[in-house]
Amino acid sequence: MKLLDREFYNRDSLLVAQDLLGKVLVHEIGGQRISAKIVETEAYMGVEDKAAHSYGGKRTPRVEVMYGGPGYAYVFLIYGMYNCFNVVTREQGTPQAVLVRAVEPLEGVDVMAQSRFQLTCRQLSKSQTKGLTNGPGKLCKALAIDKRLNGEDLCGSRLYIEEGGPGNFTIVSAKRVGIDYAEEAKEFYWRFYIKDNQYVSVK
DNA sequence: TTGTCGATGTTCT
DNA sequence: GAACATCGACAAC
Repeated sequence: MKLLDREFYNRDSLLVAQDLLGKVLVHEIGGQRISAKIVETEAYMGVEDKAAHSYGGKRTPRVEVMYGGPGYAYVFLIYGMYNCFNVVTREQGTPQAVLVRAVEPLEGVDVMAQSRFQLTCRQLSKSQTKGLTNGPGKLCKALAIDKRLNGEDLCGSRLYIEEGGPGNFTIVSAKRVGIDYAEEAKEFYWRFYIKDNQYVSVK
């Protein structure tokens, strides 16, 4: 399967966020492939976006990776408990990113079930299966993504994104989630998801 | 089914 | 000391 190259990420987050839908996020751990289809994303447009960590050109140790160039992972801890996984976009010095909000499990589902609930895939209840990866904190737990992967090169061989199948779907755009502090920016339709996919976090 | 609420710890002021 | 790109428990209906 074809790996997304550096140039794919070297564009505005609004484009990358939409193009990432249907693509496959892969984490290789000890030779085991854990993979999932991306079904929901949010664009963070950097310096001009009041919801972005890099708003106004803010530059702190945490957000430094967003300034480093396209195709790297930006992973941060939120609410003291959950990690969020982002893809850095745009050229070096322009700090944009795309938050991956939800994915649909493909390979290594037993590993995901173990990480989230200490159960095998077969033992999951219906609601546990549905809730396995339908949120930014949940998918990080399921795919074993944490702060150690902050700055990881997505054009490498450990954590990467590849072309999905030919899948046919409709993209829905909606307001972003959990950014009530962002004044007018919270009204922007910068969240994108695959219509009718059951793993989308908020319809 | 909907809602409200608190956990938890890093980061920045 | 405050804020935070979330989640799950639990109550009320």
